[in-house]
Amino acid sequence: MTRKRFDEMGCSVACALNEVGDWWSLLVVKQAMLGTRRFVDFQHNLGIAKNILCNRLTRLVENGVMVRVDVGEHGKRYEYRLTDKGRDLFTVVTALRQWSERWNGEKDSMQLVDRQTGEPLAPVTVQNQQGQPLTVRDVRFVDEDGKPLEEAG
Amino acid sequence: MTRKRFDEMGCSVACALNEVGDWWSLLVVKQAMLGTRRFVDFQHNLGIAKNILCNRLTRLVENGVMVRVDVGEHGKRYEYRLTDKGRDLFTVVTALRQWSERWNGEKDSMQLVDRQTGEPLAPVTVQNQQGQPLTVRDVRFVDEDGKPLEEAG
DNA sequence: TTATTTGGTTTCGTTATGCAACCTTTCTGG
DNA sequence: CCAGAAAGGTTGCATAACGAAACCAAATAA
Repeated sequence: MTRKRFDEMGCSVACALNEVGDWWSLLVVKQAMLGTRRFVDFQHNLGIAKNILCNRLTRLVENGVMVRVDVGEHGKRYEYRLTDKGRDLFTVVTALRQWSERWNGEKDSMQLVDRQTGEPLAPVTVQNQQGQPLTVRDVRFVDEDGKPLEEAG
Repeated sequence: MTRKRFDEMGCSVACALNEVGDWWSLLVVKQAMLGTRRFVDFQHNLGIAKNILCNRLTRLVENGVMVRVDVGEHGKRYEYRLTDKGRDLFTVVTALRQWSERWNGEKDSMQLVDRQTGEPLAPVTVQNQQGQPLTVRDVRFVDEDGKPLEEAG
């Protein structure tokens, strides 16, 4: 009995979770955003078992989130770097971080600031075309024809 | 050997993943945002096994993401509803959905639109205080004293 | 030459997941 | 009243994923 495949559910969220929805993948991506590139550094910074890390990196590379670069120097042979697709997860990781800080308190000594101004970031929000923030109650779920979905069938 | 605990890593992202980082939790939350409230509806809409669903709902309630409400009518006895904390995951779910659509194409026939205007939502972005979008390269990671973190130790 | 670092793979025990069967309480139809 | 049926679970079992530690191969450093 293999794990349920999420990429065949006809749901974008499910499809995303199929790629980065396990316990470790987003943490590896987050660590890569902090600048980590080498296998051993991921291992030490995250405290992850080597076989699991190996598996995750391989899957992230397969899914186009990271690339494995051969750097033939000093016995460091490979680097794992984020692709554009991987860097684009910045929004997701930041939203997750802020959510956790709002509801569970700051667990990090680390802060993110605008490199230009040094100011902390604004909270990530869903916005309409005019830039006004929207909650889940301010949106409607419609099908391709614009008809509202009958909810919770 | 129990699963690695993420809430003791001193990382907000890890802490968030500890609550909603497994394969199913965010899908349950997303489904709740679509209006699903009853056990059987989650089961049918998600195609999840009953014991897993039971486990996930219990954990989501324990973590304050959902509440179990006793509605004593028609043999439907309970409803599972999002709390404010759960609704606040809208940003995360939407960012994840948009990321998947950008990089894997539309897997959903469903669209989200502004309830007021009927227009599709803007892409979720990380922004600075002035509302300008920032990529991961536009930010710096600093400790509590504002000193830049030496990356990838 | 020996030791060390890097990046793995293997082994093995534990945990999680998926499916099906069963259980209990509350309706509903006759 | 009695036989179903639905809601919301629980249990058992088989398979898959995970975690820790041991082992391994290539390259480098001492």
